[in-house]
Amino acid sequence: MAVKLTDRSQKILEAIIEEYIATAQPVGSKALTQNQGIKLSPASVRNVMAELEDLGYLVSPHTSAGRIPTEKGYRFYVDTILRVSEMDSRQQDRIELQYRQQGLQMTDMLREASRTLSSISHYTGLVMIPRLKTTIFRHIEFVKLSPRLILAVFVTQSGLVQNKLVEVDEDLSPRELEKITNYLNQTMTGLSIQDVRTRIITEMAQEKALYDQLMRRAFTLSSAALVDESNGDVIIEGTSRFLEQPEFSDLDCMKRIVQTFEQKSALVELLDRGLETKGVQVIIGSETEHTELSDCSLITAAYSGKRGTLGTLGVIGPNRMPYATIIPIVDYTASLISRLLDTDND
Amino acid sequence: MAVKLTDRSQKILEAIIEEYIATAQPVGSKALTQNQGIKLSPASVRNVMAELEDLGYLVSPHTSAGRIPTEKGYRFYVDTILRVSEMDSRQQDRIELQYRQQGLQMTDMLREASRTLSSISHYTGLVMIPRLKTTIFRHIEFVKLSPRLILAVFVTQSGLVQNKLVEVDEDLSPRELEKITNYLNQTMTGLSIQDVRTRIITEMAQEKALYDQLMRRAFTLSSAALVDESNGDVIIEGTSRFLEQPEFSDLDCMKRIVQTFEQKSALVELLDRGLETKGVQVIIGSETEHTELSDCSLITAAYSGKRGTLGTLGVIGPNRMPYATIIPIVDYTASLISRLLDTDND
DNA sequence: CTTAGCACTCCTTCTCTTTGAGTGCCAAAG
DNA sequence: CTTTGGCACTCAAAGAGAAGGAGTGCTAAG
Repeated sequence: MAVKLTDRSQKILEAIIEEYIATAQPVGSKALTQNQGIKLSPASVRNVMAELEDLGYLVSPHTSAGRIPTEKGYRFYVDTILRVSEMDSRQQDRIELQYRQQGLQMTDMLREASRTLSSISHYTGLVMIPRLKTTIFRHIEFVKLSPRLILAVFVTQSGLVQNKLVEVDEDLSPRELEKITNYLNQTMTGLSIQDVRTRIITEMAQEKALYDQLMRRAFTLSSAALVDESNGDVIIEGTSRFLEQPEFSDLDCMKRIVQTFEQKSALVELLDRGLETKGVQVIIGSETEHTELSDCSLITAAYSGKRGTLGTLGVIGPNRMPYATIIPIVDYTASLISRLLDTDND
Repeated sequence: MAVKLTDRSQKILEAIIEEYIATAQPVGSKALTQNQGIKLSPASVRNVMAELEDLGYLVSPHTSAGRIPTEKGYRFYVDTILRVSEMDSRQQDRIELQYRQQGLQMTDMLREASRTLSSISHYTGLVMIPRLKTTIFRHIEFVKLSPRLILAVFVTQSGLVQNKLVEVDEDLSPRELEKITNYLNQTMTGLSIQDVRTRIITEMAQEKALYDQLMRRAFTLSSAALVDESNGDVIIEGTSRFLEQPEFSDLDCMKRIVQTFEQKSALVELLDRGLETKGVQVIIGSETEHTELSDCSLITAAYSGKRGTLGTLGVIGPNRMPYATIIPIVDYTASLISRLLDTDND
């Protein structure tokens, strides 16, 4: 896919896309010439537009309407034309203030992030909660609720708290529990959950553990407590923003999208994609590979804690999104969250 | 508002409402006579309908349309005409099975309840999470995360787990923390959070506490941990169901409703109303006293744990809801949840 | 290469008409 | 006194043109 567009063609494509983003109406040649820095006649613009249509960057809904960008058009715009600016520093401060006032709980902060993303972008905010396995073990505590029922409370380095009820076969004395707790906290702190789990498995395989009943129990209990059944959860805020978009005025289409949101699995999959990428990622339309979301675009970025990536966050909206303003918002939010997770809870 | 409707009028009102619930179309006299057990001519039915309109139970959108029920009509229908049946026992079993397979965590169960309510009613499910203060203290645990930061984990009798980060002024040793934990668990178990809090206040007022530093710290810590900032949270499942209702095909109206859902406060208020009521409560249209919800009805019921009411759950949909089928669903779900909360976690 | 001109397309909007469901009322029948 | 058939009336919804207009592609001249 060669990039062989003349400067002028790019300018015009840019203008069309930006006009369409602003108005949601097909853009005609006349509108373009009147608007801005394009000093050409409508006829010349038409020639270029026809060319851009041949190349697949534009389509016209019908002969007597203007042109609208295709996915390929958006993609080219995002990849090649768009120069993202930094965010206004006053706005940065305003956002940061939002979080500073908040409490310290990580999930609350992530929820706030999703809400803020939605409210300043005017689209729908998404935040993926960190997967257990990618986080760092910090502390575990067992609370005996009844002879057979133990509550495991597990805290990650970044401050995520996870509760888990574990049913056990044998009645454990408070003393035993305490020993187990101490042992685990001493040996496992600082490891990633991934590592903790492999370690548990290897240690259990060694004979020594098999003979030490207490150890065996410790491992059984902790491995039960650390099973990551969350499977990725997403905080979605501002679903109602979707109802504001003219492209989703079709109720049926709208319904499918909202249902997809409710199931979350598609969103988890999409946010997962951004986990290993650095910087902001843009997924446009059918790139989502979910038919229900084929008219939606996502702008995502990964956020990280002390050690490595924790999750991703972003904004979802129609293809026709003001990428130029939202990309910096997502970018800034991700780095802000990372910073806050880094400094908190030492 | 005297109930002076003849038997025949009631029958006709019932038929109209049920027809309207089924079709979402204004009901005409002809449709009624053809349909069911009404053996009258259209003309007679018209007379009765005019009478019902005078009484305020029906309105017609315009002269040449049929009639639709007013809120007063629904109210009368629900209060006087409707005889709710028990739920099909096979369906009961099917529902119960859903929960049995689930894990033990209370919030998971409540989420499942909301989801199930939505999927079997085909409307939107609501479940209010228990307020802390109405629940019974069972166990508290403190985990020291850093010198100044303590994680309080707090378990209620019904199995609700609450985490709270508390910042403290003074560095507490693990030994002190343990003492505090033991003290609190011994003295407070079995009391309601409400009682625990008043107790803390009175004890702190007594001199003895003032001189015992440890005690003072225990009280400070626990009172910080037990502050109920949750302010009532609602689990909403199946928002997309609203998009299926023809009465909300107006996007603007739809948007307002979804926004109201997102804010949750209105729903909390409405669910709160059902806290002290026994059995199923029906709130119709403007009875919600929220203009955005003036075309919505709620069917709610309280659920309870070992000791007293914990919260409410229910279904929200358009006024035109099949009350006859949903009321038993809500009723059964509430009692099922109560039963499960009673037997679990002893 | 650019641009003015022009014929052509076809969506959108408006008005006007038609259609039909449903009503209210009256007078006759039960 | 209640019930019913008949009938004129109302009014939303649906359809059919007709007019308007935005936008295009093409051609030929600058």
